[in-house]
Formats: sequence, structure tokens, C-alpha cells
Amino acid sequence: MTTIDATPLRGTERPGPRRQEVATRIKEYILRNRLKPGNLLPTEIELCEAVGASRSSVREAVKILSALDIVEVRHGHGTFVGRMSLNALVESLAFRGLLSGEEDHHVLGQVVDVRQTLEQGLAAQAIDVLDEEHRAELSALADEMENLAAQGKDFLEVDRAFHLKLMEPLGNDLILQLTEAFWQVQAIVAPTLRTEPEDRVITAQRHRAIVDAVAAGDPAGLRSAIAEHYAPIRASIARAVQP
Amino acid sequence: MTTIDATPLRGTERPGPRRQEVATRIKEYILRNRLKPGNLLPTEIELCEAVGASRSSVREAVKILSALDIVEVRHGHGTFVGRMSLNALVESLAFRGLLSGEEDHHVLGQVVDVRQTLEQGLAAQAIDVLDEEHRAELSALADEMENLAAQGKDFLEVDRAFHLKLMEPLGNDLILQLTEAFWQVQAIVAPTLRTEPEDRVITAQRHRAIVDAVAAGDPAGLRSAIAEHYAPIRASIARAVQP
DNA sequence: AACGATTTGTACGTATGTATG
DNA sequence: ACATACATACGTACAAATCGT
Repeated sequence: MTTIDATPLRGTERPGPRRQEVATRIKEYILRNRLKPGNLLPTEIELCEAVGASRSSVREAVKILSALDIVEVRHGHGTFVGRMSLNALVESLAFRGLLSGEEDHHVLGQVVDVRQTLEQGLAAQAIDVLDEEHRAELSALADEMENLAAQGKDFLEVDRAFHLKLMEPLGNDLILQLTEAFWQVQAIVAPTLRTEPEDRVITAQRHRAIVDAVAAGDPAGLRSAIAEHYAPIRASIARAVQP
Repeated sequence: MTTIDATPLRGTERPGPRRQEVATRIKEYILRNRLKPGNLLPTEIELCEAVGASRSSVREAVKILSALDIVEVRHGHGTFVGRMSLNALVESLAFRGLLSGEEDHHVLGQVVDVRQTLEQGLAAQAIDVLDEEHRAELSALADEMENLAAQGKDFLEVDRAFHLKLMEPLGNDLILQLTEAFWQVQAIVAPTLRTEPEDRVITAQRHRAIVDAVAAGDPAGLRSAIAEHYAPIRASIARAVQP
């Protein structure tokens, strides 16, 4: 049932590198056979025969696709259709941020801009779809932040959960994954800043303000609460540029 | 001057696959030496010696990094620090869209949501920073769209230029690249829809409305003009689900 | 628990294509 | 035209992980 169009790469036509050709064929195979995430792909050797390439080339192509989470390779088991996460975006952006963050942190600042824009832009409709249960969970997370901040501890995971919970009821997977991705990028790049302990207390309070604005059903208030929530990190970035 | 910390991977410690180890080392090398995009990296053979891995592992690692545009390889020339584009996001998201687009087009719909959210959220400040020259260019692009639409032609490139020009004066590289990336994803996935010729005429007119709102300095009008601009593609998606 | 079959991971060798001088 | 340096491609052999018997 090997159906990878075994046309032997007619004649001299060789547009790009071999691995790119192979990667394209594998993607076409997935589309043509309507495979879904988690489905098994042919073995490397079968792919070699099907596409007429060496195993090295096939492997390099598969590694490219796995870096994009289009496929997922499990040692000793097989190659599967990937989960299509935004891992590639995170890795790429995070590295860019680390590279630029040695001097200024302008990439980090841009990430904060995007996060704020998305959350503010979706705030109004978030209020409409947030039910009582969601509001209670957000409030509980804000409580937890305030407790941890009072103890001088950080609350990375709680913060992550908060922002995801805020966007979750919109029912848009992509927005949820972008929220997650940009949060991760900030979590990776931000530690290169020195963070003031009092900033954490302020940040916890600002999350409380967001919850309050949601409960009050006040879109404009929510937008400004979100903006103020990002003020401490912006201040840290500004401090880092001119210390 | 090879400085890739040639610790021979002490003893039995082998957390992940070899290529992941190598990829991490290469990233560390770039960061440690403060390399910038375009700078030359050591040759594959030098990397092999430095990290104590075989050619195959090094190549697979480099291919992963090149898929993320962290490095860029030029045949017969060498390996360089990459341009850090969002190519990985485009490839990953576009494939996801194609995969889901065989039945419904919910991924395409989510991409449209994100594009609209970003543009609406930035519309207000875009008005503030757009100068006369920008407005003239936007107007010229809208003219061009209307002309092409009247002739029944498509205007993909003009549309792309329009949306980039709208976000350009904000001075945020990341937002510009996200605009470009999501546009590309839509351009790749949308052709799987059948597009009505009259939709193009309407879309051209909606771009004109955006220009007018910018010229009038009317943020609320601009936001609704942007929303209406995406109406035709939303309608196409809805038609595709139940034809 | 142990073994073998299957599949991916790593290593090495050789030849070829490509860009630079 | 030639030489050098580099990436590309192929093939083979063996190691490591997973699964079923």
C-alpha cells in the first residue's frame, strides 16, 4: 500500500536539495492519504524505496519535518504524523530573543507588545463568553499568585495557567496556542533580566485587577488592566537598556 | 579558535538523541560568541571534532536548526547564522491548515481571527503614526486593487503589500513578520476554497474603506472597516462547510 | 523474564556537486 | 583551466529502543 508516487524524479530535473524533495513528498503523502496526527508513516527504508533516495537524505528530510512538528519520530517505534504544535515558533523566537537580549531586549519588548495586543483585542469578547466557573478559576489563580508573591516566591506556572484560562473560552485553538507560545518565549528570554522582588507583588495585584474587570463586565477597564499588567516587565526592559 | 567546549560528553550521561545535543551546542556556540545573522559558523568537520559527533549527527542537527532558520546553509560555501525569520511558523501552520482544510476550514478561520484581532488592536495607534506618505501609498495600493478586480484579475501581491504597509509604521519587527506570516498561511491555504469573482471586487472596495477610515483619523471606523474587510473570506469558509 | 524482530539512531567511508580564487 | 574547500548524497555496518512472543 505504498503510494508515494514512485516517479523516479524524471531525468535531470533537480530543483532543490534532495532532502527538500523528500520532505515535500512526505507532506504530499500525508495529505493524499488524509492522515491525522498520531497516524503511522512508512518506515525510513520504505520511504527510501518510494522516493528513490538514500536513507541519509530521508532522515535529514524527516528531521526537518520533525523540527516543524509535522512528524514525530519515536526511537525504535516509528515515525508518526505530528501534533502540529507551535514549538517551532517558540524555539525560533526564543533563540532570536536570547541573541538580541545580550544587549538590548527589543525582541522581548516586541513579544510583550504582541501579547498585550492579542489579549486586549480579545478582552471584550472574552467577557461575553466567560462563565461563572471560569471567573472563579481565574480568581483562585489570582489568589495563588498573591500568596506566592507575599512569600517572595515566583509563580511562573500559575501565570501561564491564568493567561491560558483567560483565552480558553474563546474556543479558538490557534489563539490559545499562540498565547502559550508567546508566554513560553517570554519565560525563556525574560530571565536574562534581573527581576525585582517587589515587581512580583505588583504583578500579582494586576492580575487581581484583571479578574475584577472581568467580573464587572467592563471591557474598557479590562483593556487598561491588561495594559497595566504588562507595565512591570516593560519597566524591567527599560531598566536593562540604561541601568 | 574552535571554542565549542570539547568536553567529550562525560561518561554514560546521554539525555537525548545525539543530534539534539549537537543542536544545543551549536546554539550555545552562537550565543557565546555573540554571532549575528550572516556570520560564518565552523565547517561540519570542525563541528564534528568540537562536539565529538559523527558527520551524520552534525548534519541532522544542522538541518533542524536550518528548518527553524537559526542557521542557513549554502552549498559549497558554508553554514551561517540564519535570518531568524518566521518561516517555520508559516510552514507549520500552512500544513496544518491544508490538513484540516480537506474537510472543514476551521484552521483557516482561526488564522483570519488572529489577523483581524491584530490589525484591529493596532488600528488606533497605526492612525497616530501613519504619515501623509504612508496614506498616499495605501491609497495607491487600493486603486491598484480596484483596477485589477475590475479586470477580473486577482491581486495577491498588492493585498500583501497593503497589509504590510498598514503595520509598517508601528516600528515593531515582530508584528510586521507575524502579519507577513499569517498572510502567507492564508495565501497557501485559501486557494483550496472556490473563490467567487465578485468577492474580489467587494474585497477591493473594503480596502478602500480602510484607507478612508485612516485618512479620517477614525479609530472605531477603522476597526469596523477591517472587520468588514474579512467578511468575504469568512463567507467563503462558511460556504465550504455547507455547500 | 528472555529472546528475536522491527525500527530508528549513530558512525564511517567514498564519491559528487558547488563556490571561490 | 586548475586547485582548494565545502556541502551533498549514497551505502554499509552496527548500536539502541520498542514491541510482541
